[in-house]
Amino acid sequence: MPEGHSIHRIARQFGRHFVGAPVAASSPQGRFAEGAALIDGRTMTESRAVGKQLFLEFDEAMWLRVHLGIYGAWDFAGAVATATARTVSSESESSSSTRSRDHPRLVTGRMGQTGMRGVTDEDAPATVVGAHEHSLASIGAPRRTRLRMAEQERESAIDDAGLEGFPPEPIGQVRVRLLTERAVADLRGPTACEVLDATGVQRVIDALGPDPLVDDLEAGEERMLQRVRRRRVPIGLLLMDQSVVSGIGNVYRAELLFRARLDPHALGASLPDDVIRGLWRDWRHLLGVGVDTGQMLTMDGLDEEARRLALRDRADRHWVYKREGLPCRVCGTHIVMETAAGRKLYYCPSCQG
DNA sequence: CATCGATGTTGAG
DNA sequence: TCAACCTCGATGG
Repeated sequence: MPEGHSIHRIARQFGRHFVGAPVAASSPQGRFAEGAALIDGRTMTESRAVGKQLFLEFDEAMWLRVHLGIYGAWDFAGAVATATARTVSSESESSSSTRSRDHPRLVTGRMGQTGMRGVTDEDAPATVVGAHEHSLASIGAPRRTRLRMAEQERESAIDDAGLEGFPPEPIGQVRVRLLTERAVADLRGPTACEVLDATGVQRVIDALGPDPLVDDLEAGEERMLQRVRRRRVPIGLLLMDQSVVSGIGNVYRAELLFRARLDPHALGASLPDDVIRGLWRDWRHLLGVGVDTGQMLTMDGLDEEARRLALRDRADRHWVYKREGLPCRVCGTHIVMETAAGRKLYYCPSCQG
């Protein structure tokens, strides 16, 4: 259930802990045995995210393309820093700890899938557990059952424990395991997982709309503008169309439209250029915050009290997403949910009328 | 224990 | 338009 921000964070994890290292690749589940054999033993040379697509390059221009789809997730373990990054600037009130960001720790963490549980993936601070245990630092959606935070930090335990008990046994259906001496990444439930050459990668990227963290901001804005302005398709659908703009999913779609006070049914062709440009810029902003914090923080701008109350329950932390029947935070009108192209679309019929 | 649904995408009809 | 893909936590009995 990852949207663009999660994939960029995953790409960063690979960049930090796998790129430059020889990787043992396997498919514990067996369903990707052939592809894993192609990768096995090669050194990872690059890690990139474009929209919701992840591209990992190995020696000799061999690329692994992964799309997590709706179920997919990466679990990291070993000497993997859990940290939040500082690539994108924002005033985000990151709840993630920055204390763990500089030094790799013995942890496990999940990136990608999310659940409605109280604890969300990416924002859980990493903690260090004993030699034979691992703590979870998730990004995406950690499995509650596997989330066992240490009661207290034990810095020294890292060195003492080393990587004893590493690597952990694969749990559940692991399509691909990428293993270095110090870190391991398990992929489960992807909608796409394939080995491509550089041409194949370019073909995929060419079909994608601009990504604010990949494309030049001005050029990306123009590209999105061109792809929206002539379409007689509701903007609510265009924002989800990865060939129009990359990385937006169902949550960001609903929230971006509310933040713009825009009717999801308005046709792309009916929108003033400024409105379309505004959507691109707000997406850039939200994506940056999301990558920085690992959370989909879409309610900046709320006054402090309202924000505190809203953020208390993590299941109800948005303007409109999943708030069907609840009063609009701005005008009190009941939030509406309707199905569009098989996905649930939430909006305020008054604010976004 | 069975069933549902989820921050996605593809492809059949 | 809708099922299929694929995984697993939440939900309900």
